[in-house]
Amino acid sequence: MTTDDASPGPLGRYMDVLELVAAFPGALTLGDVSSMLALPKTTAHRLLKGLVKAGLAREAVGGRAYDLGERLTRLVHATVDDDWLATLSGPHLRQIIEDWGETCYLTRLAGGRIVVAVSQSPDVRWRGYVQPGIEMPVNAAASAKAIMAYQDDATLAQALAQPLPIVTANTRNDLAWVESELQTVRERGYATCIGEIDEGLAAIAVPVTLPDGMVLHALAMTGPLQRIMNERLPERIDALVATSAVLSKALALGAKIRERGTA
Amino acid sequence: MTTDDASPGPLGRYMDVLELVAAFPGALTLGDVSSMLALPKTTAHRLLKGLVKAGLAREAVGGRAYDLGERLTRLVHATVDDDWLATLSGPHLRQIIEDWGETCYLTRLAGGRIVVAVSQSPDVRWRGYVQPGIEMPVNAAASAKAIMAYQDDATLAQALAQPLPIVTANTRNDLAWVESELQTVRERGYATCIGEIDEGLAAIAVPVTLPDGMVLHALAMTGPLQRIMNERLPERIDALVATSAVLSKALALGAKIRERGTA
DNA sequence: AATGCAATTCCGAATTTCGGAACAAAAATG
DNA sequence: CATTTTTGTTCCGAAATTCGGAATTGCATT
Repeated sequence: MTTDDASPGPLGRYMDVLELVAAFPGALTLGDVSSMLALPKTTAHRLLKGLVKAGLAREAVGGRAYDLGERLTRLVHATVDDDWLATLSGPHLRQIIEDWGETCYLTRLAGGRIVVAVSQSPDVRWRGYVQPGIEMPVNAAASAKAIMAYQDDATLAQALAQPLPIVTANTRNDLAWVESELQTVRERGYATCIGEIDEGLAAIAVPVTLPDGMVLHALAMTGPLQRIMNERLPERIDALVATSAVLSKALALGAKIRERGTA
Repeated sequence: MTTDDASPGPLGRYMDVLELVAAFPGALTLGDVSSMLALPKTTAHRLLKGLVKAGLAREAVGGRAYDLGERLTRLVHATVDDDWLATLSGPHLRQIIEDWGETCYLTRLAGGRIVVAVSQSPDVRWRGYVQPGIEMPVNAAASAKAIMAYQDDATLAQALAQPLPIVTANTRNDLAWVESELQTVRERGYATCIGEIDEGLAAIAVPVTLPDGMVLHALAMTGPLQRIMNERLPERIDALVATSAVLSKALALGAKIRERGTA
């Protein structure tokens, strides 16, 4: 039994400091950390230096402040967000934004979870921005449904074995419902998320079927419910499907080139 | 003397493990770590769990392996968002939880209404969790009273002009009573909510007085009535007051740094 | 120079980590 | 299905580290 041990653990305070550095990159001094976290200057100093030595933070150019370390970005890069994927799909995503003015993103199956790989938003300040790297719940997100609908039983079972979160009043997490939802996706070719993650926000997604028939990615568009699900929905779906087909070839090629490179 | 101190620092071994996890995401077991780094199983176990607790790693879906945690990617992609309020107050709220084991949250005055800005719960049982963004009724919530007690007449009049909801048998919405309640807050320095929002649930709250004397935030603790209002109430208040003082400085500082940030 | 503020070093007390050994839980095997 | 083997977890005393107050150094500004 996993105890309800809520203790922050040995890294807790390091993480607090790191969060702070991430929140004010390049502008946070030792004194600031000390004040904000109510730590003695000595302690703040030690924690900060520890982070620097670990490569998670580094001293900013001016010298009197800190920002995130090289190692941190490298670690993330190593797995989640393959650069070439972003490079490849970026132009296509941007085209959709150009045409439709909505946030859109590409998700991918990684280790039994669905994570956002590339994301583009029409306006930088729009709060519906989808952060690359975050995980999408299998029972709610359109992009997750679009991928999961085309997995074999083993993969699906594994994904559904984890606890499925309830996020809004519209979220469902009973297996029967999820299965039927996936069946619907298979029948009509696209997935939806209607206020199941954010009240008032909707998303639509189509699978990206690779040339060999596998589905490892989904292409999604999100925005306010009324706007996304209006009478132009069929057009939107068509646009996503068309782009998905292009991406399919591009991704397959990219993977092949990449393999050849590292071999 | 650019101390080329090559000592790995306190985080060194944690980082070694993290690198390994990043190299084989979703496929690295405890035993692997132990073997590869030549660490005793016990030590590998402790390090791994420490990373998990810090959110840098997590157990993979299958359960018998580890991969990178979401917090990592979130840190890297932390745009200059406005969740610096959460970043700043998070550790302090968590400290209260650690000490008292009750849900606590920070509310804020926004457009004449009181809304929940940051919320932390002792564990992930969803009951008792306070959703950020929801509004707190001025005539019932402790956190709302704590803020409203220190507003000028115009702001107060505006807030009391809206319809004041009756939610439980204990809710009062006559203006005279609300005024007297606010007077009480001013006299003793804290506000209460005794079953006025949920039958059997109570909350206590103190204002966060910014260095310039303004009150825009309140710090609150909530839980079962019997537990919150028991003989240790004075201690709880003291804890909230102390944290409130710290938050006051931290919030002011945060605003200042943010200004200087991208300049 | 002189002053004020931020960053750093020093160091004893206190807490934590450390890892061997025992224990529990799964897989693998017969 | 019983047994063995492997893998993950808990316990606990010894050892090492962190902790943070006080004093010191470094760096701007006047």
